[in-house]
Amino acid sequence: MPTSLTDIARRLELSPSTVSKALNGYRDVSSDTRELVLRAALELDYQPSSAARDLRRGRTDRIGLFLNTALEYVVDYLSGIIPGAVRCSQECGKRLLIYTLTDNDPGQLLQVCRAGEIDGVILFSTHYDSHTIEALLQDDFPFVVMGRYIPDERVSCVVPDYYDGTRQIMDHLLAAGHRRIAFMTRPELTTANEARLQGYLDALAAAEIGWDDRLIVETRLEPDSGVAPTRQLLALTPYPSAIVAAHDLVAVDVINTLQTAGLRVPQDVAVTGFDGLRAGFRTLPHISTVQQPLERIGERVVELVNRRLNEPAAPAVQETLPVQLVLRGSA
Amino acid sequence: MPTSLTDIARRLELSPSTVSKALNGYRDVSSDTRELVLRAALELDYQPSSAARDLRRGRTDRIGLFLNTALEYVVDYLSGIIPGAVRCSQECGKRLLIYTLTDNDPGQLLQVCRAGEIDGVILFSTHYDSHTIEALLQDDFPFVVMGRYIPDERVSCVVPDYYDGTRQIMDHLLAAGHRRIAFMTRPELTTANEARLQGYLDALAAAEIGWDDRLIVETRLEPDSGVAPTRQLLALTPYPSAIVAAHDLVAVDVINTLQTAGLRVPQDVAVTGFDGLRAGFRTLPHISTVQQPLERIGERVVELVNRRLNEPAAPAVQETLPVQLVLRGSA
DNA sequence: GCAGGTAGCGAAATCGTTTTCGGAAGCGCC
DNA sequence: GGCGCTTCCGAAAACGATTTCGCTACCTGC
Repeated sequence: MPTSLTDIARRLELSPSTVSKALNGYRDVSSDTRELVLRAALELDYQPSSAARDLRRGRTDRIGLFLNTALEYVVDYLSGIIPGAVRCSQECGKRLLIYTLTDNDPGQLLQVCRAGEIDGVILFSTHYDSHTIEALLQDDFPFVVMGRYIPDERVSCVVPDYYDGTRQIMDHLLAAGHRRIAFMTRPELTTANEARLQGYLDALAAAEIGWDDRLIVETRLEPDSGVAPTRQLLALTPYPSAIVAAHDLVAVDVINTLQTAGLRVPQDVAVTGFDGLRAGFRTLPHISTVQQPLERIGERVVELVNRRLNEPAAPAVQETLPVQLVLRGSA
Repeated sequence: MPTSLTDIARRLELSPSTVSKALNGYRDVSSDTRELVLRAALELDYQPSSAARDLRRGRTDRIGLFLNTALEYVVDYLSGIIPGAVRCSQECGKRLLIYTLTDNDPGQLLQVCRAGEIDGVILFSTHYDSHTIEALLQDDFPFVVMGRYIPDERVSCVVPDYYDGTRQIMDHLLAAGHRRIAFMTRPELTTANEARLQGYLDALAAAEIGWDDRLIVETRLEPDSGVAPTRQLLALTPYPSAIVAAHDLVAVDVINTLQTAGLRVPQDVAVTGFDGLRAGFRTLPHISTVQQPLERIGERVVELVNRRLNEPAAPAVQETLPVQLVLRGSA
């Protein structure tokens, strides 16, 4: 229905080849005809059929970003990532597409990749899906994992420095005199979680404080996930003077639960988050957190996919990006 | 690189046509060969080339969702919409893709549509872009506008009932005895804004309360956009006893500003939001708001695009979906 | 035995590009 | 005039699927 290359060719009494070459900047077409073709293309609002183009060229110049988690829980994080990722892909001449899976069916991802809808894929994963990763490796399909460290030298990933971030938080709290510091883990993010836990334990050890099992509690990835663990912590005597939450959204729950219980933040209990999302500004006090370089993560992840596209033999890289403690009031 | 139809054909010593027909459920292929083909396809992880398929069939079974706003400000809303939209498109046998524009360049949208990357498009627009809409109409390209009423009978749109929602809020506040009620508008959403403003004014008139110019203030679509207007309102004597914010994110700013100024919500000033986003749960008290049927909006918008795809002659429809006041504490 | 019907398969055209290759025309140069 | 070189263009083969049409067997019924 839309105008095609041959439409332009017929109109100008040229061959399709010449028209194509004129549009694609080949040198073997006179500047006169080139002029003519470009003008006609503009007049007819010509846009090359992406299907035909992709088919012939064997690539699409598109990169997919797949979420394997319900959008609701990662959307804040995602919105921090996207600007960098989109800008970078545009600079590389690619388009970034976001695919959403309903019931987290990894089969769909493989379908899309094998069908050649995209040239490369970014995995935004909270929970590990080794089967998908194995299949992508098998297919030799370019991909990069974002926000998760994958213990496999064949896969590229970009992660924030969970260990150092947690150390920064702990050092701050310890310097402020806190001794009973609770820690909320996020079990589904195994490697990240281990790094954070290690940071917690190491900091305690460095301060020569023994650790208390009851101060380490779990949260899940769902709304209000911080409420129950906080109550659990408040039931202890004495209750902790500081709570290190797994991430900012949990910290929101923690603060709300504390304040509802009549406690003051940070005077009675200090609270810290992780990630540096905008949600941290929605509470009073605002959330002291570890700021991830979100834009930079988005950039790097696209850069890595793009590099794999340009030089398929390039080795995988596993990057840890630095994070920074920002104090906003809650600790 | 991946296995193609002809690969399977060669392996089984069949013709590509037969293989294709076997895979697509044609009846003129024996059940034996069909069995054979299906098995081979499974073994080889065959997935039809989307480019070739799309080219030949003249459609893609993909629907695009374009944002014309920085993701950051709509991401909460978006995450409410997506589940319904994805589920519905899956039921229609389509895939939903989210396209992000960097510098809000509407040209990219037209490029994608004209290139045939997608069969239809959902416009998630805050600010009106008449040129794009006009071009889509010209091209006869299926599209639906979400969240904005477009005063043009040729374009389909799905919007929440802004007028009724505002009336519900106002009736609640008036019933609670409020007389000085401030109203924050959101100028970029013209038609929605008019409807809300009308709801505000009508409610005041119905209660026989004259309206005060100084109680109507503007907010923009950006972080902390509610802070300055709130300060402006607090400078009035007497200051309003209730503030009707343009949407939930603004309401967050309002509440934070009020509480920072030492005022209690809702005792000193009641606050209401609009939309029913999760952000409303992040403050204390939680935000009383007008809940939009987000999932339903996502569903309907996809249904409408899909209908246009199935019967191109179907007339455009402009739907207003009912909303509901939910009281969570801030008013 | 023969007309007519059905079942199963393949040949070939087609979608709209890109890209290789060859050819025609024009020119300069010895 | 013949040779080579450049400049510009078109013919044609892909890319990988879908779909139409026709062909061969075989069967059925009389």
